Amino acid sequence: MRLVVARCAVDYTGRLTAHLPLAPRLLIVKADGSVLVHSDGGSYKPLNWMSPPCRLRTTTRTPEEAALDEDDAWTEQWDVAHDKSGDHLRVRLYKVLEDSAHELGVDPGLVKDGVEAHLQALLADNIETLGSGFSLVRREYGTAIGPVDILARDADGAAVAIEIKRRGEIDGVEQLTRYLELLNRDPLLAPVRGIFAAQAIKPQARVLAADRGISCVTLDYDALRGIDDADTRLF
Amino acid sequence: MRLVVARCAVDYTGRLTAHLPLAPRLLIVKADGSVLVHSDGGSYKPLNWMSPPCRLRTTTRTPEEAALDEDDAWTEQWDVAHDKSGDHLRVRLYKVLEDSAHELGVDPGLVKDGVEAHLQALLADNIETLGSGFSLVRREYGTAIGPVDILARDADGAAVAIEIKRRGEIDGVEQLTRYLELLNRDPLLAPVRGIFAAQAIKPQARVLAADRGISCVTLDYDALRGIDDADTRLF
DNA sequence: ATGTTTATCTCGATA
DNA sequence: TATCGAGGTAAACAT
Repeated sequence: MRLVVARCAVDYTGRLTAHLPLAPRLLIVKADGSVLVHSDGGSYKPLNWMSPPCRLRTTTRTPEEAALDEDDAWTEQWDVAHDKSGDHLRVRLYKVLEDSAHELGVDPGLVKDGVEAHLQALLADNIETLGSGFSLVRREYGTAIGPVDILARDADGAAVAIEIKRRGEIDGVEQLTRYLELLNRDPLLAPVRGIFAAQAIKPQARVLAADRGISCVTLDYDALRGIDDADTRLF
Repeated sequence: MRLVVARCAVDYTGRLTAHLPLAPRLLIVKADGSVLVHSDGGSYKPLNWMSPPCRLRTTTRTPEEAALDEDDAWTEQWDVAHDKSGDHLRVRLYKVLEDSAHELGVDPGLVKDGVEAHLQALLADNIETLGSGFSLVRREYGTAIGPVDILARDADGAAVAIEIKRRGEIDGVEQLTRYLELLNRDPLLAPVRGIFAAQAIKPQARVLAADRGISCVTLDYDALRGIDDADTRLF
């Protein structure tokens, strides 16, 4: 990993064209050749970047050579090309404030907990939170267009398809609608009703769900985990 | 901006919990207090981070103090807390390989070109590229569930709703379908047909569009811009 | 390799 | 301030 702090100007051409005027910034060149251009603010997104796989070609000029080019006195130029897409990033360095390099090796990686997969597992384990008498048929119930998160049966034995999202938005309702359409063609299952379950559901998604006859349920991750932990402790 | 390269371990609790085991990484502290943890690969997104607004509290131990804590001999600990959400990031530094700081100032910002809004403007200006006799009714034609990109009329005076995407995917077809359903309830407009226009349209989106009776048109950004420039030059 | 879905999404526009 | 839609979405996961 090479770290450069420098006054620089950046041009990107690819799916769009973008330009960063001359200013001091942090430039990171990673081991795979990818490049990040960061300012001293904003959030984790770089101002500009090139993703791997890509090739970095460096052109250098002496200060004397640069001085001859009065209008554009850069001393170093990086041309980073993405092999497949043809995207191109050009960084021109004007004044280098720092330039260092380190060998970091491959990272052992991140351990995560609390994402949608966990929500699904928790809800499957505690399916009766959706209504008394609910029973799990199976998680990831396959259909021709992909698996439904959970298929269950309610107290009356009627099939219920459940779509789980961390954030309930309109797309999720559309997705569940497509699943329901397919599932209801199966005479062994029909009629199948839908439940849209999420930690938070946007108003537009609620309206669309209501229009499609789909119920909405708000999930409380911590409460579900609490129930689950309590269950586990019983054994 | 402070740059630290160090062997470190990271823990995050917030919308999820995550842990990074001990390994050498790049740590960036920006002027607004935000923190990024980067590995030497897998670009763009940090392994872990804290977005502003947040507060950074640093605890340091002398090497002697650290040595006394045999199991966990960190010399410096960062506690980064997000004020609103209660998210918390803890970084423990074990061996610092580099530690530098720079004043970069506020970035002048990115100049972009070629996004969807531009495509929409270009197509509105050159609506006849969709068919001879086409005329623009208006851009961003409002409906109860949001504005349609373009409403036009064809040579026969029939209404046409146009959805524009940079990349034509299944979501865009769903969106246009919803608009068409609503627009066709308006007796002053009905029947309204749909055109799905994008720089590239995925096969699945094409299939769905065909199934819904929606035409697909591939847009050539450079050609449209060429036409537009030519038009402009005529005046 | 390709398609699909998620995301501590980020970011900007808008009501 | 909240909400909504787009993104050079990126990245993970399944096919």
